[in-house]
Amino acid sequence: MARASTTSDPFNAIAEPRRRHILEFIGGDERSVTDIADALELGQPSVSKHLQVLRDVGLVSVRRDGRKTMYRINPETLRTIHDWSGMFARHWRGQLRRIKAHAEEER
Amino acid sequence: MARASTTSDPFNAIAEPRRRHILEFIGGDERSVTDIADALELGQPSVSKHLQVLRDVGLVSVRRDGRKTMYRINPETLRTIHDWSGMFARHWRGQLRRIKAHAEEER
DNA sequence: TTGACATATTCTTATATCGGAATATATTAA
DNA sequence: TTAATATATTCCGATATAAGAATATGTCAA
Repeated sequence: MARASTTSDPFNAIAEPRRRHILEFIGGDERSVTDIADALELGQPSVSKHLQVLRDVGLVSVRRDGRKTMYRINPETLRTIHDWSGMFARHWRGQLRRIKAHAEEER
Repeated sequence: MARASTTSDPFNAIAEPRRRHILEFIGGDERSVTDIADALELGQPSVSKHLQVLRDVGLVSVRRDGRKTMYRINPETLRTIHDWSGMFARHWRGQLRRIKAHAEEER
């Protein structure tokens, strides 16, 4: 059997380096397909397809603006990845410090 | 061209759900191949292969113990993923709160 | 309406992967 | 040494991708 479909979850979606670059480029802004293709020196069809994948897993949201299609990051979905990798945080920080930090965050 | 090799970086490695499950199961402990295969109900060869991928990208470290091969998580590598996804943190928390938290962490 | 611009989709080709079976390689115990 | 245990590796078939070219679709401007 082959690997799970790339469109099925955010972890698969960010496995592709160009898709991470696209997310990095978009950052906190709103960008069109052409903006991205120009900046990252990728073909337009390629960018469109990557954006479609990112959209399918909820990593970006879309807004039509005339002829342009503007993409924006959906932070909530990225947070799931951050949270997952954060589960291991206590193994790289001291346990005590972690608990303390958590307690402070609750306040 | 096909996607980049799965063994090339941690992002690719954790794209596979079973590999995430393996990491979750190992957690802060040290586990043998059989431990993992039994717990996650996977075939031994399958587990060995997944562990090899995780090892190639530095997500786990190995220690031979008699007939057993014990695996342990390498938190540093997981941290790179946490840090990457954390770059977008300021988009889901308020910018100010982020800066404040960061400043506090410096102390 | 027609032309130009912006994006999406389809098709093809080359590769990457996964799981499972079978087999090979260690390492300990008798 | 030989058997048993624990892992790793190889080979296979089925599927998933990714890029690029060509084409389709959508939208505005004249």
